[in-house]
Amino acid sequence: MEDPSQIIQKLQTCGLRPSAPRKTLLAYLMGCDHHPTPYELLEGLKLSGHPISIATLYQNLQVLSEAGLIRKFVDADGTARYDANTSAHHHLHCTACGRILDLDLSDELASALVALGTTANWQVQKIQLDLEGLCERCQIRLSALQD
Amino acid sequence: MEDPSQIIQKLQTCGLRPSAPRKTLLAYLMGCDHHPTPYELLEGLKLSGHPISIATLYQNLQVLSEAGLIRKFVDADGTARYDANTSAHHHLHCTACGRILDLDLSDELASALVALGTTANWQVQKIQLDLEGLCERCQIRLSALQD
DNA sequence: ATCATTGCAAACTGTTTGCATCAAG
DNA sequence: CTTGATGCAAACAGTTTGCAATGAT
Repeated sequence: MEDPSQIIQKLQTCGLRPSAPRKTLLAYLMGCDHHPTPYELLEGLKLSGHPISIATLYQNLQVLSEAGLIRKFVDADGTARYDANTSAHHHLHCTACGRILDLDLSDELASALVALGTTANWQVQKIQLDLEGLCERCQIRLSALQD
Repeated sequence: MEDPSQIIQKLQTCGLRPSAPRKTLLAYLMGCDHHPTPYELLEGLKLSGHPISIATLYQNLQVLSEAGLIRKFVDADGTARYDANTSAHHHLHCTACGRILDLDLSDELASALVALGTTANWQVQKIQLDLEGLCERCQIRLSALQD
């Protein structure tokens, strides 16, 4: 969990009132190593002892996204997911356990991809990359099952 | 529009009855150069003079996807889209006009991306790449507006 | 004649909105 | 005290399902 005063400051810097639900939600997301769905957030916050209403949850996911404090993306199944890491834009997605890891792209690779668009006369502004497959754990787990 | 008898054959090869709605839907999708949403399909088929019910539409989008005759994907906004091109898996997405074009990836680039996962001990099965930006038309249109 | 497919209507999931209450500045 | 945020409940969009009627083999 993050330092409470830092959370408050982050919110105020963006011109947002540090209400209880907002602080809880932002702190929770910053302490997450995965990329929870709205439903997972609702349940997680409930379990953490700081439940918030579903309307407030959705309102704040939108507000915090617009403020740039969190990021929304849609996975290959069409499920909305959120994280507090606003830098990494790519993902490793395990098709077996559903885990989604952040992934960084080298500059060379990124420009090679941008070039793909340029040759089609497109001006590429954002690369969205999703590598789907099996994480280490699931590879081991599944190969063990085959024996 | 495709040859009607070819459409029928494609369906029968997959063990699907060539009912009127199925033939219309598959032919329509094969004649599409974009990637329509279910709603766009519903409207498009209505306009083409061969309306089908929404339940039948969704049922068949699923059946045809499972048969491998069409492909479903979810765009960055979370909207479901379908196309009859089952080979290309990558897209150029214009953020201004919403147009989505298919994109092919060179083998070198593809293996460079797979390697990214490998270094993280993942076994990559599918690369999903989405380049967002401005298409040629919209670049011209928008720069003209600025004058 | 049999069995898959259609299409209506109703159900369901995920998300948004109206609005009275409440809390932060 | 003023203004923005909460949270219930109701509305909404996209999708799925139950089921009687229909159409293909």
